Amino acid sequence: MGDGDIGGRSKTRIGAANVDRILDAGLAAFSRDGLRGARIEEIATAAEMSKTNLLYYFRTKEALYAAVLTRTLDIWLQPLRDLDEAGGPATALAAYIEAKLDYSRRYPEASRLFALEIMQGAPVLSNVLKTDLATLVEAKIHVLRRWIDEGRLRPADPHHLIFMIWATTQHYADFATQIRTLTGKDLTDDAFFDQARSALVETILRGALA
Amino acid sequence: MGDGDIGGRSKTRIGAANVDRILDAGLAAFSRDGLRGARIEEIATAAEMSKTNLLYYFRTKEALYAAVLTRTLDIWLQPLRDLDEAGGPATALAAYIEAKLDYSRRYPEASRLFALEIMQGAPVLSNVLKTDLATLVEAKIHVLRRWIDEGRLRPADPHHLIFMIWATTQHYADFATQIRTLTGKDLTDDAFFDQARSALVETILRGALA
DNA sequence: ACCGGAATTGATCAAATGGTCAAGACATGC
DNA sequence: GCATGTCTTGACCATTTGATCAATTCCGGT
Repeated sequence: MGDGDIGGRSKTRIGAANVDRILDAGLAAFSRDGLRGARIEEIATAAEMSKTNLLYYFRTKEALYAAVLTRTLDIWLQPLRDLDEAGGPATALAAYIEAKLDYSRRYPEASRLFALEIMQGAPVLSNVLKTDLATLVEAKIHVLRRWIDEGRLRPADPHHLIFMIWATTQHYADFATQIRTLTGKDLTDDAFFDQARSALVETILRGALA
Repeated sequence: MGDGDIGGRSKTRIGAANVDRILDAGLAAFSRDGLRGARIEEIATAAEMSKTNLLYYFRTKEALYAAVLTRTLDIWLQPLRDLDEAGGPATALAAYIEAKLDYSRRYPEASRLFALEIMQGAPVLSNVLKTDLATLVEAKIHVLRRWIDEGRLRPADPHHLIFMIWATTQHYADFATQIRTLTGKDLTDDAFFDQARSALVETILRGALA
């Protein structure tokens, strides 16, 4: 049962390094093909080791998949955790949008992995969503509601504002292929990133602030 | 090579009916598991026929996948085609947002299928994106630019406005699991649909109109 | 009733795939 | 230098999966 620790084994440096390479390769593979579509041997090859050796560190494909998701979960939640009510709605929302867009630029594979997992019905993350994410979102919703009561945000269920920020920022990572086809650019282009950032921040702030 | 016609065979009513059932089952499977993850036998079972019989209508899994994508492509593009410049930006954008959100409600599987295809790098749709979609988007971008020049829309690359509408509306279909976890509802709930619709329309219009 | 093409099926196959196992290489502390 | 536990590998296995084929049934027109 419980495979709590990431990469069950790995007592040595070399072992830890291998686990890292496996998780990186696993992220690339799972974010491309999903859980069912990804192939263990491909991941092993990408991690420059034999399939048998990979299976020494992770006994099953599911265990590896769960480990990859677990490793990227914290970093995925971080921007929302950082949403700070101190500076008021304009500052906080702008910072949140920028942080999420920056996440899409820096970790596009992680973004796609989460998207795939959710689209498959979140078989692995279901519990975490119901606890950690739900709790966190509830807390932030509370802040947004207060801003609404204070007349600083337009009245509307704050859930939709959060969904809007998630959707728009993650779109640049998840649909990068489509965006590249239509604009010839992606977030790795600094000018394009700035363009997207200011378009999102300005539009959403104008739309959401009272 | 070219399997132009959907469901190669099917000269009779019974054949056409079978092809329909296969395409429906294929949409469900591919939108859940992607091209690699989906299993022919599952699709056949869902379509209430033997695997062999399914392969009589579609010779390979890829041919079936392409057929499913092709069938849903038109309906996916329709809202954008319908974007009408006649009534001015406010009317046109509001109608477009509503049409796209309605699409997410009525065809969530189709939305997820396209999302998966794009996230996998659009192996099948790549050409269609570069031609049909690119042409259509270019035409609509032209309209948006004129509105900007006329001072009716805020100045910004219209691409980001289109992406924002795509992202936010499709999010309700593609991430329905997450939304259900956090709100307990989805677009099949009429009140929730209306809530989402008005939140999106109002926020985006306020944000984008001059 | 019958004929020809469409539809359907069960048997079968080769390749791919997740996973096991036993044996050996390697590193490291004593 | 040796003992112990970590790491690595190649051979092997059972199952799954996409696909083929020959044979049979079904259906519609005449």
